[in-house]
Amino acid sequence: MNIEEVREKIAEKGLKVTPQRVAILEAIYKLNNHPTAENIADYIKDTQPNIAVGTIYKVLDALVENKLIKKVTTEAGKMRYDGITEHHHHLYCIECDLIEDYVDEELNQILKEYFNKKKIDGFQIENFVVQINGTFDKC
Amino acid sequence: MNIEEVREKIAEKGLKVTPQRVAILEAIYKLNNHPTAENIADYIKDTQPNIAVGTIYKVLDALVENKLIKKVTTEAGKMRYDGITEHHHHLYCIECDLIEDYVDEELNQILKEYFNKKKIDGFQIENFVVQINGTFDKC
DNA sequence: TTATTAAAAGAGAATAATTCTTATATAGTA
DNA sequence: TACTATATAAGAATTATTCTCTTTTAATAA
Repeated sequence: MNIEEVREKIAEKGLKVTPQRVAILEAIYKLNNHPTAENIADYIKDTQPNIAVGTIYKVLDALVENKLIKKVTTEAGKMRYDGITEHHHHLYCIECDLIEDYVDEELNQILKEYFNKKKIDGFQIENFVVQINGTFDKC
Repeated sequence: MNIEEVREKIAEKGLKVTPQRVAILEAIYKLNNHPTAENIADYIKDTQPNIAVGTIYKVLDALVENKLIKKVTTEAGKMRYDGITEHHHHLYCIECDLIEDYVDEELNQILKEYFNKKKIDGFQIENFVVQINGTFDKC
């Protein structure tokens, strides 16, 4: 994913392509580790030394709104962001703050089938994510 | 679930049974709607008019630590709490802040089987929760 | 290329949720 | 009943995030 592709993704959504937006979206792709707003600020501080924190939050909101990224909730109380837009799940480490992506089409299928069969009364499912908690061997 | 049972649940964990802890845990059971710390404060304000907010947070931490309740993460940025300790999942409303429990043993089984078969390299699963996003008809 | 303008960014104060610190109070126990 | 570890109250402090207002800029059209 090069800069031109990042610019295009932003433009495709009808958003103005600003250096701040490009830097933030690129940071999320490059970091690839569900960064917080602060992680992103650190990562881009060389190319965007004057960016305001409010801008970071506003850009993140705009990217989420336009489905270029997703929010990842945590028990630690800070929001994290995910640049993978395909349907996937998350491995949460109980020991540390690591969150890894878990992409498996079989799991998606199993759940899709289950929810197709088992209608939930009074509730229309939009999507679902499995939060898988445990420990990484490396942690 | 009466007060005596609530007291016992707390005592069983080796925690001191204080009026604040009893009131908070009872509030979570009674509200039964994944309340925030603030919701709990409102609910108990008649019986515990002088409780400090710090106490509410410390009690909640102690209850989570002792597995009497669970944290429920949300995109809204405030933590919510769940008094159901059996394995279950959550329906999140996209339109409002409603979160309902989704208890279904079949789903637990399907996922347990899937994860038994499909080992995840370098990761030991402790538990998993499905976050089901969508809209309630009533919303 | 330049002018126009709506949208975006900067600055920093404000807010909201949560945590921390310290003094006081109390539940459980001897 | 007294003792002590633990819990609570009070309120300041911290942290993440949002808001307000001013300035700047990307996209567009003349």
